[in-house]
Amino acid sequence: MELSTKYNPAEVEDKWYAYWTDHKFFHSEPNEKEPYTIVIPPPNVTGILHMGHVLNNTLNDVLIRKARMDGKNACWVPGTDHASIATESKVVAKLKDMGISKDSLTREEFLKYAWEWKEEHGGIILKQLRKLGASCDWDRTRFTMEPELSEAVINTFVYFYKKGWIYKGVRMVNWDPEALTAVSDDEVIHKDTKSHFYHLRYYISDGQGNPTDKYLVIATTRPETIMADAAICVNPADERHHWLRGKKVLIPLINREIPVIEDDYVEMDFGTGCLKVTPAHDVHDYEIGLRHNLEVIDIIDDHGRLNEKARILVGEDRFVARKKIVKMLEEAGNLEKVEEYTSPVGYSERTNAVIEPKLSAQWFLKMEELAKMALDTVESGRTRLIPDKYMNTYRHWMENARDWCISRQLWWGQRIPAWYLPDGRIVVEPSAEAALKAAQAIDPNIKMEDLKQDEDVLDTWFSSWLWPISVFDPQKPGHPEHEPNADLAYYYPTNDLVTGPDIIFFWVARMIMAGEEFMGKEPFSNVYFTGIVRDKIGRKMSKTLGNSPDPLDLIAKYGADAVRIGMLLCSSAGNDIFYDESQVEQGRNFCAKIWNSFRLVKGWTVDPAAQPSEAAAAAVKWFGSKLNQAVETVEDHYSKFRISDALMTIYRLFWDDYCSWYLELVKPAFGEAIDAQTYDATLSFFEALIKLIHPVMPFITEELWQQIRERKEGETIMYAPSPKAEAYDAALLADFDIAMETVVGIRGIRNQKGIAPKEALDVLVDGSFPMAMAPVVEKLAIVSLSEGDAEGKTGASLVVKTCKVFVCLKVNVEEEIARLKKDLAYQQQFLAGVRKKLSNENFVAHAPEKVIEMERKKESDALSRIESYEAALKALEG
RNA sequence: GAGGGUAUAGCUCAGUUGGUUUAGAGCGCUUGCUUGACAGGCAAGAGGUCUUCAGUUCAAAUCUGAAUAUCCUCACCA
Repeated sequence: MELSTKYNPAEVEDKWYAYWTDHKFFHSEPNEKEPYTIVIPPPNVTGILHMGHVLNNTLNDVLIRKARMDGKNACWVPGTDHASIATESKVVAKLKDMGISKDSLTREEFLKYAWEWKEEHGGIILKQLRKLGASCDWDRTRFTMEPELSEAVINTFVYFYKKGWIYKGVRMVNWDPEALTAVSDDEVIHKDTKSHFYHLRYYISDGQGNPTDKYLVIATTRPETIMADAAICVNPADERHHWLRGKKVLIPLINREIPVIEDDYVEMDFGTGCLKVTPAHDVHDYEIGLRHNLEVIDIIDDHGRLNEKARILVGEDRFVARKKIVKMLEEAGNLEKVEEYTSPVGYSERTNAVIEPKLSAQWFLKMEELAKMALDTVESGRTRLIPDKYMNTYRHWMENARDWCISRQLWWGQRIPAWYLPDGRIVVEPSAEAALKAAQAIDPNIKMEDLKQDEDVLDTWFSSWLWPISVFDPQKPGHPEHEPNADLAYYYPTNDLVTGPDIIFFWVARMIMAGEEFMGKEPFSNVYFTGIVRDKIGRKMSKTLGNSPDPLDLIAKYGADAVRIGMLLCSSAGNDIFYDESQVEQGRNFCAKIWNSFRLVKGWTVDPAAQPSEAAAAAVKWFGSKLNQAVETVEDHYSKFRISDALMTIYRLFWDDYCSWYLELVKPAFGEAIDAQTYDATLSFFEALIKLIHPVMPFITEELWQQIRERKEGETIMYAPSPKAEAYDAALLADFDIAMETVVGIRGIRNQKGIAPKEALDVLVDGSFPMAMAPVVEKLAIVSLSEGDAEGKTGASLVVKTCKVFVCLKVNVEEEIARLKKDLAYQQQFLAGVRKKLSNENFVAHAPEKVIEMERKKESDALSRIESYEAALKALEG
């Protein structure tokens, strides 16, 4: 088969991905081998691939491919998340385009549209992952809202309810008036927003509901909520306001009478020291209200408009009402002054609407016990966080975990399995039938139509926290006593989880909770936190900024392997990633390098009768050792999840050691053939190298692996065993380093001086130079020096820096003398430093033997260098 | 406001329980190369008082404290 001059990723990628899936290479079933399991962090079913996914899934794929080649039974379970809020808002938007409003539909009708939308647009991301080369077991693809997994969620709810950990509470929630749903605290973005501080006069009541001429002044940013005021609050220690004790004041415009109360919450030096208490519309006010038994008057409806309880401005949007009421207050003489003011305001993450604090009945899951368990899992080391700097954060969160609000005012999701009896009592059961039975146990006359199911659905995280269990055995969550099925028994606990640190609490901690509760075992041994992908200037990738490239475009332009490399190159664990396209370019260049090196080797003709040259024989011996050493290093990096270091080690091994040194050494002269022995070794090395790098660059390695030698149908590099680290000859590596240094020195001199003598090179060697390396130096140095000539330089000999090989070159004597003098001075200074250290009694007394030896070696090295330089100087001057 | 992370070359990062480094790598930069695989390449080179100050130690990029900068999480003030 002919190799094209240029590597064409697109051709190769489709071909091999199809080959892999056709042969079901990604598929795993329980067997006698050791399992290695990863569950995908399920992306939103409606999501499309972004750079964060690329990073995450590349890392996952590297780990899974590595494990597969290491002989483990590797299983990577893919799937998607129903993402209730995101999906529902997309469906609502789509319906709006079609001229349908959500309000006009029944729940069933809406869900029908939603499922249609899901079938049509869902799971695109899973197809995109294939382009990346993700080796997921597609037969195991799961969706958090498929019937079995939904059942698991419902069972879990029933389980915790019956355990007494789920309760219904009235809480202040963050209401999104656009999405018409409560959003969690975590989905609220606080942004400093310019607004006004309105100073309002509240006149003291004469007792009959008429204003006196005395008044107090409060400062508020939300004048439209004054109709919901339940009290005016001052700090009891604030003497300025003691005259108000026991007084009542009138709300402007509507003249409703409210009391003046005292509470420590009020800060004396903020605003006017008087606070209007609006329990229905502010979290703190609600708490004050609880303490003082204040009435809760809710004057804002779900859409953010004033309702009839406001008595005035009914039906107006809250922001319109604000403008209007300010005018009214001004006209009524209640507006004392207006200040410019910047304060943090909560916005909905999804719709960017200003969050309205609102009282609402919600379902909660108690966190206390679960958090305690989850903290222990990590503190005991059964689950390791990588990097471990996240331990502190994790502990802090677990120790301060607030109860989890698990209900969402949406339709897309698992509907809460709670049924209300006509008298308001609640039964919680996995099905309507079971609920009816339970209800009839309370009241035998209850019929199905008397029962009303809760309208809300469960938080999406309430299904994804079961993910590592439910993808294998959906019967298990909610049934701790259930005997795990074969899959769950074999694959659980999973090994590693790769995810972003932003969901450590939403998802990671909660999976640990569910794992401990239902399996009595942590769901994974290691959690590897990636960084957040940012652009070159450090901004988060976002659609609005338009600074996120489309990964598919990148793959089309550079190839999937290149994109994977580009992502990994800059990704040390836990640090944010500054993405720059030049890194992908580097990845592409690496592909080209691999490709071209293979073209070179494949292009050689082999002479079975020929014998290896001395240089080639030395090179083969050396690279064998070098390879083993590198494999050892790479294994070490992997074991510590230092993936980019592992990649870098292989990158340099391939590029510098194999291509720049090894291939140059074994390369036959133009027109000549290579001996069979060296050729075989060269191919074997190449094969080992591409196996090493395969987890990172799956496509090009499969292509070349197939071409190295004849392969049978159904063979794949994916299951070729990883190169194992064998013993290597450290002395040989050290000797070769000297040879390389020598060659570099020779090249350096040539380049620096701009000379390239025609004369053959004389290599004069003294006793300390490793003689076996002479052919190596000779071959490479001659190549380096065989070209060109310098003009008008006079020749003499000089010393190459560190080793004692004398090379005859033409150089400018004076320049060389100056350079040598400079080097000599530096070495003398260095020697003095080392000697000072060695003469320090304390150093000799305390430092480990190894360190002292090191210093002695430095001393003798410096000495011998000084000697060489002096000798060379003498020769040049003389 | 509370807690946490980070600070090393122009950029992105290593530096593995203080001595194995005269502080390394990749990219970028400069210079020279139409060198029979590769200009997506080859070769050479420049570039860092390890943010600052103080402390512990025979010894600090590494440990401690403070300052400064920056990022993240949580809470958010009428």
